[in-house]
Amino acid sequence: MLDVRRLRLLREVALRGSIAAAAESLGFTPSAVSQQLAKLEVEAEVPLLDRGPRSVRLTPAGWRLVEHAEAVLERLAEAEADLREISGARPVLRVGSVTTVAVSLLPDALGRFAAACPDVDVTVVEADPRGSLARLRSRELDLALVFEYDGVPLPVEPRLELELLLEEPMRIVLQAGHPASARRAVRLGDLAEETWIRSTPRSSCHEFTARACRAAGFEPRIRFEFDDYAAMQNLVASGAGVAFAPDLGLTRLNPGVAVRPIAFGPKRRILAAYRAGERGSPGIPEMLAAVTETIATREPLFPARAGAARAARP
Amino acid sequence: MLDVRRLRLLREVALRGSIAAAAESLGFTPSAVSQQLAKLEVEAEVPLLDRGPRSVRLTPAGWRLVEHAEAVLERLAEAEADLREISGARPVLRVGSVTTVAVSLLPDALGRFAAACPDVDVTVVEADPRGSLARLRSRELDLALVFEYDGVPLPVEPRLELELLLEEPMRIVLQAGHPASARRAVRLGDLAEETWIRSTPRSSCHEFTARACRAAGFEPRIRFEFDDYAAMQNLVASGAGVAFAPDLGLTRLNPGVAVRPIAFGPKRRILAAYRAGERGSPGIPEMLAAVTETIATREPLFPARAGAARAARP
DNA sequence: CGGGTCCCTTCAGCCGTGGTTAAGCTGTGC
DNA sequence: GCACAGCTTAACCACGGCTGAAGGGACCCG
Repeated sequence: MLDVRRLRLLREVALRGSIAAAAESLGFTPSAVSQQLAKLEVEAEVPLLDRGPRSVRLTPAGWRLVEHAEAVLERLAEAEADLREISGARPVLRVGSVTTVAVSLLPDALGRFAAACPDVDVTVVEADPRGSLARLRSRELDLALVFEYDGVPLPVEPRLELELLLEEPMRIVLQAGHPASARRAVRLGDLAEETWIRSTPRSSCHEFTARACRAAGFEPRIRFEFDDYAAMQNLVASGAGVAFAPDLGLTRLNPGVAVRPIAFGPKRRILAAYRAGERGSPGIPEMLAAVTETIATREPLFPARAGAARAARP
Repeated sequence: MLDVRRLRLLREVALRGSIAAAAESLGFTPSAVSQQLAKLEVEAEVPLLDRGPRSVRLTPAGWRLVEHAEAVLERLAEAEADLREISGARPVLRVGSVTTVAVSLLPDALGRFAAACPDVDVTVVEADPRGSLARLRSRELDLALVFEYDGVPLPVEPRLELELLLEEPMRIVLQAGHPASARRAVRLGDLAEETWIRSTPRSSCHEFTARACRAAGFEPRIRFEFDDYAAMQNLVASGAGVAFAPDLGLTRLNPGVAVRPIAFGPKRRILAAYRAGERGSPGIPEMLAAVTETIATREPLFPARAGAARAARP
């Protein structure tokens, strides 16, 4: 009998694209994953991986097996859900969330949720969109909070439904006093000669910076890659470069930076995902309502009109 | 994640009705099975077994979980089949067979099969009808050779198809020189005062002896339980009692016994089972043809008419 | 009513599997 | 050419699972 834990490793490698990433995601060392996959290949009696010294790719047989693995894992998760229900334990809503949402919106939303729906336990795991959606499909999660950047579409996942929660324009983060910060909104073209900071290849928005700049007509000079927005702001404050950032990534502003809107600039969207037909599952409507309320009541970084914003707090 | 090996144990317990039987069937000690099931119950957080000191029964939650287990195991077996096919290895036909067929018909049939279909490897495991059919459904087997006794119907298995291979009348095995052996065919009613030998409760035909005798109007006095036909014949030869037996169980006749047909007596049927729609899978038509040919060419124990039998070998 | 049996469980101990860390190997990028 | 990144291999270690023996409660029998 094929070992399901090994199938899970294979599936994770397929999802992440490398043994190291899969190991990291599952909490193992690459060595362990490599060894287990080797054993899986022996069991399978077919090569499952094309191994380069610096990369692995799945063979067709490997992909085929991943499909089976997904089915098995999904049924297993279904059994667990069934068991939880039977056991009469408090229902649990398992949420996967991208980091920005987890740090900006979720604390408040969780409070609202706890008040609105006290009989459902919530668990939250930080996960990138790809991982969240895959785990959603395989029933390891019930709800995913993901983002999608202009020009970097989300992978289409069958049997999942997406719901737009928020569309936020991307901002430019500049060193305080930067000439471009004099204008109320910057034009991307004015930053063609800057040095840029973007996120690492681990992140789903890695590609965004280059695409947005190309769309504005120039190839960005990228010198730094950081996923942490605080680290990025420190770098900007020190004059190392400029960077894109969404509002939700700028909850703690470094005083050494200036944030400006982009004229006709790109946007990103925050979306909720759930399995098709489960929009009404325990906790999901309440959690979506809680997040939506949080979004509605938060302070805008750049009020639509200064007058209107002032009028809002008398 | 639920442990699939434990699910397999649970499923086997459900199938066999006891931990001891499940352990035996899977090649473990009862102790191991008991411990693993205890852990499974901890994982599940629901009682899965109603434990008496002398028995276990599944709880509703247990049965529910078994359904999931079957689905998981089936998908896993499907994955394995897929891999075998991809690997380009010789296709393999996995046959489950009841003992009598395995010892009487299969040796010859396997020879015919090897000649007719040399590119398919065959594996045979001895298994009772219940086990065979369950493993067939979960794709651990491809073909099952089972029996069904009058009055002891086979469990109905969804998604399986049955095909009658042979209907054979049951015989009576008597001590040589027994008064009833004077007649060409015995009547069951004449044996109402005999001591009977039947198979053990492990066997699927355990119930048959009592039911057949009751149908003939008497309650049999059962004193011995043996599954092995040679052991049973020894017992009969020593005068311990009488027993039912099918022709296929009497390939090696003990000279101390006499075998007689039963007037208007019960029958048993040999059937082949395969998954619905897989009648044409590699090796299945050939194997069924091989068994059918073997049946057609074997020596009948009691020729329909003595004259016809003699005419057959000039 | 008491001994025997059967089945399940518990306990103690061993072994194997699977994990870790560390070192080795090999293409890629600067 | 060197450093780096990622996969593999080797050696070590710990935990988990299996075994065997002992214990305990129903059911059967005499």
